[in-house]
Formats: sequence, structure tokens, C-alpha cells
Amino acid sequence: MSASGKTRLPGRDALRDSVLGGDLVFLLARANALTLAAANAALAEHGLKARSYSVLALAADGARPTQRELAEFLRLDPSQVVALVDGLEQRQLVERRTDPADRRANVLVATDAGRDLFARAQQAARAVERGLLAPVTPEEHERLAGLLRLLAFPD
Amino acid sequence: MSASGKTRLPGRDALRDSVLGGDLVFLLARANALTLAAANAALAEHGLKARSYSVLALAADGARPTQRELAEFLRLDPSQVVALVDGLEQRQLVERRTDPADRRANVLVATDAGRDLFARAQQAARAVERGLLAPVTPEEHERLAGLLRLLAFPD
DNA sequence: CACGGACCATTGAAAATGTCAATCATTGAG
DNA sequence: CTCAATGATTGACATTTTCAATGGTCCGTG
Repeated sequence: MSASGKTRLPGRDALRDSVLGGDLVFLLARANALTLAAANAALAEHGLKARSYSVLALAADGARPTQRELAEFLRLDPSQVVALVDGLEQRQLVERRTDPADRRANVLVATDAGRDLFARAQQAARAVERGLLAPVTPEEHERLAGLLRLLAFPD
Repeated sequence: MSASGKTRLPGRDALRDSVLGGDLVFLLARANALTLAAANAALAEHGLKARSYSVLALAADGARPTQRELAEFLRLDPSQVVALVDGLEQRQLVERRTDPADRRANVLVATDAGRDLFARAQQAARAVERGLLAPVTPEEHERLAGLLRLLAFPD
């Protein structure tokens, strides 16, 4: 009755029933990899990736974040934010304004062109999300977002 | 009524209420980053990372996956799997056996030491997961896993 | 049986990301 | 005023990703 004679290869999805199939960290990693790839593909036609899209999004909706806040929020090293903002600024999608309340800090603001591009990119992003969530009811979608928020912001 | 006079910095979590706060791709990315960091920290004392832990897990529970199956399942390039398996094999945690049914393919099998280490590492992994899911009821946990599976395996 | 296209594992190189320490300007506390 | 702490920036270095090329093996076709 032991499995010693097992010569069959795992079926297409035999691995899913392994220990990892219930591993939250693994499921998150895989879901992230797939959704990130889909998002990047969709954003490419706008010259963006998920990263730059995120920065543009935060600049575009008037939160006026400093680069340090961006770094913390996006879980990036401050030096990566520099590069990201450089890219967007060179394309005139975003401006660095030194924060009047603290002249060490730069506050990010989207230009008109930036808001424009963001609006279009957001359409693409939403379409992707819709596609990803096709097998899920709106209710479940909300539940999922809520649970993910718990993991993403453990406070 | 415009926001032209807005000089206040965003509160600690003002960014969460931005467009990104409801962005599934972003939430997944951030949740993944946090849980991955936690998992890596916990696995470090066993000389593992989430990646090597995953490979070891699949080898340890007798699924006898080929490297190609591993690559697909973990969403890695086959060359990365080579490196991962090299590491585990040098530590005698895992063995490559050429698949009798297809001599091109290597099937991964855990050694006794490998199963041993995995058992201990799994304890650590489970503890981390418990910590991450502390704010969530077991029911919600299951629901989350189910929804993530939909995203992770769109078939 | 022999051929040829497809597939697995492996290698090596190049590009993208992640991580860290050092620096400059500025802030805020004492 | 002084000084430790902080935000942005730079540059170096490690890790991860992504690709193309190769040798061995498989399998369908002729």
C-alpha cells in the first residue's frame, strides 16, 4: 500500500493538492505573479508598468505624497522611488515640488498630461482587473479586497 | 472649493484611500511583499527562503515533480529551478532521479534529511501564517484561500 | 529503422530589481 | 547655536529575471 511503486507523473494539477496548495504565502506569490504580469502587459501600451502606474496614480489623485511616503506605501527603497519619479518626470507626467512645510521633502504632483495618461491607463487597469475577477461575484470581490487589506496593512 | 490651498501632508494612511487602495493588483503586491518577508525571516533559521522551502515541500510530499513541472507551478524560469535544486541537492536535502518514463526529465525526491528539515521548517511556516492571519477567523481564512486559488490558478 | 521537430535540463549573459552605505541640505530639539 | 535625525540622491553590490543556445532524449512520420 505504500507509494514505492509510484511511477506515474503528477497529473496536470497534482501539485495543487500538495502542502503548498494551502500555503497562503505561496498562493499570494503565485496570484501576485499572474496579476502583475497581466497588469504589466496591459499597461505597456501606455508606456507604464505596475510600479510607475502606482506612482502616477498616487500623484494623480491629489494626495501630494512625498517620495518617502511613496517608498513606504509601495514597499520600495527610497532610491527606487528616485528612479521611478525620474522616469515620470522626464515624460512630463509628474512634477517634484519641494514641500513648503519641509524643504527637504519633495511632494509629487501630476501634470495635466499625467492625469490624462493616468485616466487612460486606469481604464486598461480596470479592464484587467475585471478579467481577473471574472469568476468572482462582486460580493466576493469586496470580501477579497477586505481580506487582502488586512494582510497588506497589518498596522 | 478646489484643493489649491492644500498644504497638509497626507495622514499616516491617507494614501490607502487613494485609487490604489481598491486596486487588486496593488493589494496583492503589497500583501505578497509583507508575507514573503515574514516567511523568509522565519525560514532563515533553517537555511531556507520561501523559494527553496517551496521546492523542498513539493519534493517532500512525494509528488515526484519534474523540474519543468516545478518551474511551471512556481512560476519560475527552468534555469532558476536548476539553481534552486542545486542548492538543495548540495545540502543533501533532495535528489535528482532521472525519470524512468522520460530520461530527459529529472524527478525530485526528498532525502530523509530533507523530509526532516521540511517538517521543522513547516512548523515555522505555519507559525508565520498563523501570525499573519491572526486578525481573521478560520472561516474567512478558508474563503481567502479559495479566492486566491481562483486568481492563482485561472485554468 | 532513420529522420526531424519538439521537449527537458543546463549554461551563460544581459537586463531589471533589490539592498545598503555615504552624502548633502534641512529640520527640530535642547 | 549645535547636533542628532530625516528626506533625497548617488553609487556600489547582490539577487532575481529573462533569454538564447546547447546536448541529450523522445516520438511521430516516412
